[in-house]
Amino acid sequence: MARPREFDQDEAIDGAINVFWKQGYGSTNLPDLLNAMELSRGSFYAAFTDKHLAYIAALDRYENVYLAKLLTDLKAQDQSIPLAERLLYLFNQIDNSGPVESRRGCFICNAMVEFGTTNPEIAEAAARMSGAIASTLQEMLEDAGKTTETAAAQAQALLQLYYGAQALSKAGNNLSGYLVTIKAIVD
Amino acid sequence: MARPREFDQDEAIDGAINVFWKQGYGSTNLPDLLNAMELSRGSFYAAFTDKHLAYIAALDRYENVYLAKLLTDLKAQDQSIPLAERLLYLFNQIDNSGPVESRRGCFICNAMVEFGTTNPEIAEAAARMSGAIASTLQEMLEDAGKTTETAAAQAQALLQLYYGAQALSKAGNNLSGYLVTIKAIVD
DNA sequence: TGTGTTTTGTACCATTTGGTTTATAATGAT
DNA sequence: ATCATTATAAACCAAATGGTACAAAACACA
Repeated sequence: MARPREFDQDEAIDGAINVFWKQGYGSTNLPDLLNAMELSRGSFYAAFTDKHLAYIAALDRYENVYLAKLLTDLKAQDQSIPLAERLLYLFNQIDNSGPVESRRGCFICNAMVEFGTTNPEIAEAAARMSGAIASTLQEMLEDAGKTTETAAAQAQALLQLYYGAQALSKAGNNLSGYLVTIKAIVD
Repeated sequence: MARPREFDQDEAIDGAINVFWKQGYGSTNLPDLLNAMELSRGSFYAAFTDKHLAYIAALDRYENVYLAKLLTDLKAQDQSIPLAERLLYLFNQIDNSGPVESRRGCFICNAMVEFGTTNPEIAEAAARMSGAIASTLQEMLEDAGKTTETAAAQAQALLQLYYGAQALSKAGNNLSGYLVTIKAIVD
């Protein structure tokens, strides 16, 4: 009974994820965003209300699609692979190859640093996602025989190590040798 | 023979460091900046040319004053204190107390994440400062008997851990238990 | 006291910002 | 084919942005 939209909501949000990831929220202006989402202004505001809610939608989709897949894959690895090497899977998300100009860091870490605690909704989303990563790591460690307390502490340490590596990588540092540190933390 | 300036250059830059640290570069507008520097527009542009160069000046002063002092103090600790506890001094820079709204993270890490590699001058300054921290840690580790290679790798791991902890802390996470992880890495 | 020079504060400006309005086009149901 | 409804695209808007111009003020030196 009405004209159907020409764009796919999820594809548009994927576009938003990409620009926000690369440029951050504040440095992405509307033309940038519309271009990345392949949307006109009218369609954008009709579907997403405003820039801020588009960012929330991007965070949301990142959590439920991309992060969910990452954590599933992280956990679903063959148990015959040594623990430390399975944990390394997380750190392999860090893109140290390719030109430094194309590095965008970690979407969650970028959000944490850009917004801090200024926006409760964003801070909560970031905390929830950090918690999800930590929980997955903790489960893997517990499955490998660690106590709950030890696993929780080591998972937190690995998460910190991961975010720090992402930040350094984004700024152009070329990192390596994660495995040695992982082993030091979990052994 | 001419009117003397009413402000102190370093005090003004200190003000710039504070706002930029708390709000980031992009989220700090000129009124914010002038207010923090206690400068009028005229004085600001006469002394610092523009906002970008004011940020560079802030980075520069941070490196040569604040970071320099931190690294000096870090290294000058009583050698009778166990190594891991001396390394903990760095992590005690992370402000986990106080209201989450006032957390500003790490100035260097904030710059790395906000700018990535988009600005070579800033990326170089950040890399130089990260390198200075890592070098100091490495020296401490070498002085404790580690080989150059081991010390370098462990210093890098500690740096990553530190930046990640700062990012998490800034977003409101309450962290603890650094010492256990430090020991795991350096023992 | 007067003069030259620099700082300071304010008014001003062009551009860019996120966001709204409106006219047109496209569709499904009758 | 017509109509009701919705999507699209572009023109438009007010506010905020970083930056400049300029007049007034404050000093040092003669």
